[in-house]
This record gives sequence, structure tokens and C-alpha cells, in this order.
Amino acid sequence: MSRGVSRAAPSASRRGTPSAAQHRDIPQATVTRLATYLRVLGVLADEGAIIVSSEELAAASGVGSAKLRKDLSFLGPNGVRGVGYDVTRLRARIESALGLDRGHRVVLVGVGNLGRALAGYGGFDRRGFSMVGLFDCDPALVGADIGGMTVRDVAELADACRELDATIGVIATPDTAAQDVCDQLVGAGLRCILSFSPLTLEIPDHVEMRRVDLAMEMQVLSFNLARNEEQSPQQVSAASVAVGASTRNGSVIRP
Amino acid sequence: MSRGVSRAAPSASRRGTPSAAQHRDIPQATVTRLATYLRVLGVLADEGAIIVSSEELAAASGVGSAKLRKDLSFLGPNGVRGVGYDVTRLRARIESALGLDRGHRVVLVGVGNLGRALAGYGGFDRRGFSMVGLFDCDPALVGADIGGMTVRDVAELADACRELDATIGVIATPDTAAQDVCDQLVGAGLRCILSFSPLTLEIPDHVEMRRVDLAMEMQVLSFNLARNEEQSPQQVSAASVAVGASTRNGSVIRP
DNA sequence: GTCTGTGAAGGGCTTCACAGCT
DNA sequence: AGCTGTGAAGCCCTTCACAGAC
Repeated sequence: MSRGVSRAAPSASRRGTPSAAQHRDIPQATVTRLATYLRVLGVLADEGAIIVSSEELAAASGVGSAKLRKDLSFLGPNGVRGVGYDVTRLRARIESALGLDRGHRVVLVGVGNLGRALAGYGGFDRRGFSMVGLFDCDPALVGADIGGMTVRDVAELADACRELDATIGVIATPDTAAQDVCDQLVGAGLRCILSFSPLTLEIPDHVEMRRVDLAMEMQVLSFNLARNEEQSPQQVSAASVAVGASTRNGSVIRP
Repeated sequence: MSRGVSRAAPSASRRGTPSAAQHRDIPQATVTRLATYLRVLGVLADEGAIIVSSEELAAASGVGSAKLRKDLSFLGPNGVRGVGYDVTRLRARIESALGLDRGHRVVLVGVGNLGRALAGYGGFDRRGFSMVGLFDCDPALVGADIGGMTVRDVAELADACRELDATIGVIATPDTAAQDVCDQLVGAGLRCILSFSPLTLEIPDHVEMRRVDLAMEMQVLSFNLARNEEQSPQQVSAASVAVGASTRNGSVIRP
């Protein structure tokens, strides 16, 4: 994930100012789940919930309640003992911790089917991201209007990133173009890249990159199936078919 | 991730027959990386590589060499000391371990932009999956031809799954339809589901599910950016910009 | 009594360093 | 001499159980 120079030193664990020990000490695994809690809280808020307990929020998020409380405790005290968490307050707290209150501006490169799916995905705006630029190298697509935005030529990419003040770049191009696009995004000063190419793209250490590899997800799924079948060899055991009560709409407090 | 009944007991750790201790004891984290190694080995094979060392394969995969060797050791001895790994043999070994040699048959529900991107994604066939059915509920889409396949009505889903002998179901529908489609897939006997809905879908314990949440990936990215900026406050340090030598095309042995 | 926040115990994964084979 | 395979040490994360606030 880092180009050259043996693994970026994992040192750096002493806090700079005692004021903002916000980000550093949160485990990576917790960060991933915070994003989940945030989404669930959004649903609860839409339903009009005001207070939610760790048990309820955990169930709706698919984790254990102890884990959830531990996760939230990294952000400092958030709830009221004997009562629960204030939905609105907790949401704001997590958003702030994840850095979503800074209004990220996203550029997307590659408007094939995947790119179009991303461009049209309403979930981004709702979660603090705004799509500010679409790019492609296909002359037939440049100038086209997709979801209210005009597709620009990828040749303008680097300049446009600066001009648009983009903070996140998304690569949804064919594999052959991925590294080149990546280099351009990095060259333009972007430090956050989300790639849908299965290739291991090379980036300098200061750039943060996440990769979503669709085929890989299926492969992991395939393995887990094999593992499960080993456990319960032939047939699905009757016990595991009997499902418990759904946790949808628990006893969340409403106005 | 499991519906009802407090967490499936994590017991079950004794091996059944000593013959096939293949699947059980492989750590989840290792499984994820095996999928990565497999892809990289594919590239190496295409380039004509015959033997590869742990150092080279690790670098191309973006992990440390010790970790790679440890990962591979879970599959038994695979290499030759003092030499390296036989590319073809190792590939076959990993494919077998991941259960990819059983020829998974995939049905895809929801052929919007995302669904189309998945249907047209060449990477699946190349990695042991074949798309056998496309479904949608939109009458305007049913009957349409996408990538050589005819879109069928989602009403036929359950029957078609059995008839097509599908082993993996992919949900690429809007959120509102996700749980319903999921229930149908489970009802038809599928035990492997890949969902692109951010919702926490409810499934019985014997079904394996993976979720890809695009907005969540961006949120995690956002946090990591914030963390990095705390480390090197204002400007990118000059040291981290200096990138080392690329590891592309190392000294892999060719014919 | 109820539900949060947290120290402590436990388990799993990573890293190290080297024994062992070619 | 070179590279794999692996015990052992260390670290991170999860889980448990309960103290503490309301």
C-alpha cells in the first residue's frame, strides 16, 4: 500500500496537544463500525427517535452491545447512565470524529456503468460528501450530462482538482488507466483516494487509499461457504433455520 | 449479522476428519489476503512468470513478506526453500483453498447502473464465477438483453435460483427492495449473499453474507485523512514525498 | 433498578528471528 | 548462500463483568 521504503514507521503514538486526542487513539476496527452506527442513527432519527440504548443501537447495527459501548467510549462520554444516548447528539459526535463535518468534495474519474452508479448514488450527499466533478477520457462522453453534472475531459483533471478544491478522488476507470489516473490525483495534491480497480496502485506514504475489489468479496464469500459446509456437512441444521425475533423497531423512545 | 438468538456459539474448533483440516483453521484476515495473492499471481502468470519469491509476491501485493509466508503456511508447504513458489502450483492451491474450483454460479438482482456494472465486469469469469441470471422488477427492463443475458422478472427469482443451481446471490437493488430480495434468495436455498445495500439485512445463521457499503468506505477514508493530518499538521513532509523504487517487474523468473 | 463507561482477562493476528531444507 | 516454514513474543481487539451515575 506504500510505495518503496520499508513500511512507514508505526511509531508516532504520543499525542501532540492534550486538547485534541480525538483521532489518534481510535482503533481502525472501531472507525469502520462508527460509520455503521452513523448510518443506523440516521435511520433512527428519520423515524423520529430521540433516545436510544446501546442494546438497541447495537442490535440494529449487527454487533454486540458491549462492543458498541466500548467503541463509543473512545469518543469520550456520550450517553447518560440509566437512560441511553441522545440520537442527535451522538450523530453529531460521530460525524465530527470521522471528519465528516468538513464537507468533503469528491471528484470521480471514469463514468462507465460503475461511475454512473456512483454519481447517481444519493447516499453521498446525505452523508456529508458532495460530488463536484466527473471525468472521462472517452470523447463520446465528455460534455455529456450525468445527474446534473457535465463530464469533463480527464486531461483537465489535475487543474480541476485544485480549482474545485477537491479532497477525495474516486477511481472507477478500467484497470489499464487506474495507475495513471491515480498519479494525476496525487500530483494534484489529493490525499484521499477510493479505488475500484483490483490492482495494487502505488502511492506515496502520505496518501490514504482504500480499495473495493468486487471479485475479491465474492472469493471471500466462497471460502466462508466452504467453511460453513464443513461445520454442518450435508444439510442445514433445523436449529439454525429457526430465526429469532427481528430487532427492527425495538423500543426506541419517540416524541 | 445474524437474526435473533444470541450470537452463534463460536465453539466448534475441533477438526472433524484429520484429512481435510483445509478450511477451518485459516484466519479470516488471511482469507482476505489469499484472494489478493491470487489476483497478483494471475498477473504474474500472464507475464510468463514461473517462480516467484515471497519477497516479490508480498511487495506486489502490498504486504510484508513474513506475513505472506505465514498466510501461505496455513495451506501447508507450498514452496521450495532456497528457491521460491511455483506460480502455477500456488495459484491452484489457493483456488482450491478458497473453494473457487467448484464453479460458482451467480444470480444478480437489480440491473440499474450498479447491476449493469457488475454484469459487465469481466473479472468474475476470469476468477471462477459465472453469471447465470439477471433479475429486476421494472417491466421496462424485464426482457432486455444485458451483456448477452436476458433480464428476468424478479417474481421468478426463487424458482430460477433452484433451476439454475445458483450458489451466490448478489443484491444490487434500491434499499427498499433489499430485505425482500434477500428473503427470497434465502428461501430459495442460497447460502451466500453479497449485498450493496447499506442496510443491515437480516438472515438466518447458516447464510453467509458480505456487504459492500460505498458511502462507508468514504467515511473511513475521511477519518484516516484527519488522522494523518494530525500526524503531519500543515504540510506534507518532504520525506514522505520521496518515493522509493517501484516493485513492478521485480526479478521474477521467466521461461 | 437501569444503563453507561471501563479495567482486566482472553483470543486472534502480526511481527520477529531463526531453524531447516535445497 | 538463499529462501521457506514456524515457534515465540508482542500487539491489537474483543469479551466479560462490574463499578458508577442517574
